[in-house]
Amino acid sequence: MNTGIQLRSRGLVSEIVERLKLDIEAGVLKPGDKLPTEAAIMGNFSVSRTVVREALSRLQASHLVVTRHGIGTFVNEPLVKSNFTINSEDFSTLKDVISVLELRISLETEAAGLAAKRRKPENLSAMKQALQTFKDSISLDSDNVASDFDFHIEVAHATDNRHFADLMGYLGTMIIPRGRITSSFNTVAEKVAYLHKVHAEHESIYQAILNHDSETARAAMRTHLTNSRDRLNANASEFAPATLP
Amino acid sequence: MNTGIQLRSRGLVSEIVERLKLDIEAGVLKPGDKLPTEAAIMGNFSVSRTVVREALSRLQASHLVVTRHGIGTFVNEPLVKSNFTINSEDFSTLKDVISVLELRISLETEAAGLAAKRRKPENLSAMKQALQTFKDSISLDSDNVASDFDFHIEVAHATDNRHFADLMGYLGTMIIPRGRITSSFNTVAEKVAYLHKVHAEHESIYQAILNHDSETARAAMRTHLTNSRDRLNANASEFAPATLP
DNA sequence: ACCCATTTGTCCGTATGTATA
DNA sequence: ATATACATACGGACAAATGGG
Repeated sequence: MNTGIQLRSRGLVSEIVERLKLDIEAGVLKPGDKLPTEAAIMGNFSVSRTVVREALSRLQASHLVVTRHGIGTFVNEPLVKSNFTINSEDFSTLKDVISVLELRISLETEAAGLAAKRRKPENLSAMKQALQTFKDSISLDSDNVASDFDFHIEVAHATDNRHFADLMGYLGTMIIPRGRITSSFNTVAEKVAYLHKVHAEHESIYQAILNHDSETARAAMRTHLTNSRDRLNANASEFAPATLP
Repeated sequence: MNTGIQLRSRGLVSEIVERLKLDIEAGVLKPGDKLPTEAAIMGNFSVSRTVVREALSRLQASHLVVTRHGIGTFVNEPLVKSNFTINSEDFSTLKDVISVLELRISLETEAAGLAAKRRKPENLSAMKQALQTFKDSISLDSDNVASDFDFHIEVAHATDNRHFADLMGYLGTMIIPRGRITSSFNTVAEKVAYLHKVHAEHESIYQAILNHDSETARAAMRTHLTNSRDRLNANASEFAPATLP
């Protein structure tokens, strides 16, 4: 019999995880402090050992605590990350995906603008190549996500600033494996039409870069990615993770 | 009663985790494949449900598998754990510093635009605070680089998109330790005048964000950072790499 | 060196709820 | 609507590590 009050979160485990997490973040439990024993937590929350152990197990997975056999569980030092990382768990909700897309909008509009100023012949041919591969992939119904991203990568390369290409490359490893977001089409014709639209948008970005027209390139890229975002939002219904606002 | 032979690993859970891990790495179980049901694993290894679930739980934690309620557990794509990094050697030449500055221009103009749309009262007060600290640092001749960057970080926070703040934070760790670029002034008066100009630029960014004026905020941020870049270029002759405070 | 209490680690069996096909 | 398979939770038992007396 559990007299505990259910928090918003589903499940006793999540509840305990959240409370402990709060205590740690609020500083009630500081790094090095010992958490209550499993038995004590069992008592405090009126739950079974299984629940407590599962909760501690999750806190361990997120490196918030360490457990020493026979001694107890202790709060870890908050680990500082010395690099920019987006972890995969932060990719589960629509909001997460849009967050990354916003970052891309930021990066890529500027990249397109710089590319228009600095593109060299080899950049243009690489972009042209990616464009062609994408176009072919439409009729062949082969993988279009990769060649889509290739085009964007080539634009980043054309900035002549390695950081743009590096960051885009990193974001690509996050985005490509998923990518089955665009697979929510009612009909094949609908999908083909969409891909042609994407191709047309790529073409206008390419043209602006070709013409050394920085402002137009910027605008075209922004339009392209904003359209992606809108499409994501439109398909929000079919994208149902466990979120409740 | 468990007739299973103990592998060298201690515990049934570790044993099962290791065997499944081997199967996945050896390609016996390929990405997308369905693992045996929990009941089947119980039978295969002659263990209880608890053990099986604990094992699967660990495999999930290391992102090797994903389990879908009511369906089964499936092997995940091997996720490549890369990340975005700028190494310190890439900070030696003027071109390198400008490359990073270009990345900041890209990030921060968009961040300012988003901040103008989404800023909350607490963002405004945090920005105001940073502004004040920077202003004070001018007359006190104390560290102005930190509070300068603080302001930019607060703008990133106000986007309500953690990736902007994260990336800026990372760039900050790259930039702050160096940063003695502003030390190439002929006179103190010249330096003070420059810092006042920076402060004024910050103020106009703040005003635009306060007024929910996205476009102006963008423009103001771009002007601010472009000025920094121009200043860098102007001082190119005096630029000495790897200088310390 | 030894024992012992404490605390975590491992394992089992069972019951009930929920998502999917 | 039923069967399957996973999700969650409980309680009990014993093993293993640690630290104090």
